Amino acid sequence: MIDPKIIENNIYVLEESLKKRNIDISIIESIKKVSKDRREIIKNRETLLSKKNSLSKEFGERKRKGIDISDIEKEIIILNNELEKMDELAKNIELEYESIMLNIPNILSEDVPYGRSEEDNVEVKKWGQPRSFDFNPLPHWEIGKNLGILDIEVGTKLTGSRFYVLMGDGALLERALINFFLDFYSERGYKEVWPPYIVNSNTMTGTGQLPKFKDELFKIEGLDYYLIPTAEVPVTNIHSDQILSIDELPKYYCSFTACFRKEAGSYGKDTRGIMRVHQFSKVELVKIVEPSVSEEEHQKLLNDVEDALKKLGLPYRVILLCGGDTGFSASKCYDVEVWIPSENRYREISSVSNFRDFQARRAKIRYKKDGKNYLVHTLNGSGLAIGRTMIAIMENYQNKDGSITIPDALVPYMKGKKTIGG
RNA sequence: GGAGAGAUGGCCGAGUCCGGUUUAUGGCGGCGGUCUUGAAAACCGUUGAGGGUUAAUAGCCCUCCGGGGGUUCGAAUCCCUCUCUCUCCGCCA
Repeated sequence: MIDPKIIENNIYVLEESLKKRNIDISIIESIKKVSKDRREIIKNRETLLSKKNSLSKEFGERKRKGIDISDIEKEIIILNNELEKMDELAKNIELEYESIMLNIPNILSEDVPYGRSEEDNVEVKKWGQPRSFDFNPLPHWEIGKNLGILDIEVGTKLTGSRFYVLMGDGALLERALINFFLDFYSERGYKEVWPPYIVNSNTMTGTGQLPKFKDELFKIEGLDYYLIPTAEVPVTNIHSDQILSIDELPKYYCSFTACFRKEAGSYGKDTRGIMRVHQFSKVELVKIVEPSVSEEEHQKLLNDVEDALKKLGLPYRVILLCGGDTGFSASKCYDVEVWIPSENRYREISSVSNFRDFQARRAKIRYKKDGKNYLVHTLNGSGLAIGRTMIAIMENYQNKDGSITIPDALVPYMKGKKTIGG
């Protein structure tokens, strides 16, 4: 949620940010009106409540002393009638206000570039040289099938489209990557967390998935429970409704979970292979920091993710997302893209975002400094999506004979195996 | 799944039977001070959150005793309901 004060004092900041996101700014007028009406109603209602409190008090005192109360009784009845109407008004405006506020995207950082779509994103960094093959490189689904480590047909049989099964060394590679990343980041000061994969709607609202993106979530039938689309949701919300002490900050977390996404609206996209699936593994990094250092922490977070990719020897580039492509909750977002030989281009493998106080305000995560409470800043980044890392390894490290070379950093995690197949 | 008990401010914990000087007792912890070369101890003071008004982190006002609803002039206290926690039994990895 954005700071309500922006609507009162700096509405042009919101207007500019919405323009940058290519969102229709005609909603600004209704936002202003509802916000103003709401304050007016609150003011009036509190005046009535205050009157009622003093009358009730006098009522009690008179009764105790045996003084006549009939006039005061009449007054209270009239007041209560007014209040009943006012309560109704207040309730309605509060609902309207809330639904508007929960659907306003975050204010974009000043340095987010203007632009409509992913074409307008800005490349900020490139690392590694895409390998040139002396044979025709295969896509990962063919490599995986040939080696008997990836079975998409069985996944589809067990569940439906966009599900898959890993077998043998494929399953081992998945496990190796999870352990490699968790070790890598916990050595850098991120505390390992194992959270629930199912959370309630309050938790989903805290990080911004609800109410706006309910169509992208799997909901448990008959319950207020949802499958998490990323570990960001449970891990960030560990501190919801808390006031942390200043010396608890910053907090760094790393967490492996399965992630579940409906991928509604992506029909026809990435239909082959396991690039886009309904269930995938991911190690997520979450930071909770003081506002003054969040930009610096964002860069460090990006740097940590890059280092993991470097360690695996996978060529990548970093792009800064333009306004039109930056997610709802993010103020600023870098995507890290890894080289995919079969597509002859870079594909997203991590998203590293600074949410500033947007999630903190929704989830009520605060810290105390000099006796006063402030909202924290939250950040997160994938470190990394396991399925897509596996694709990148299979394709970039494939050999002419159909085998896959295991990157050195992973060999200890693969029971010492240096190749799969071959 | 069955039976019972409970949920109060950072923590512990009174108040609930019998509704109204409770602006929620008290202790611990935190902060400030006195004393001390310094510290501890002791003593004194202070110490919840959110919102409205405001230049204001000053005052004043409103709301909050697990969530929601009800009774009442008035609810932490009475009634209904939901959620969660604990104890015992059953079942189970």
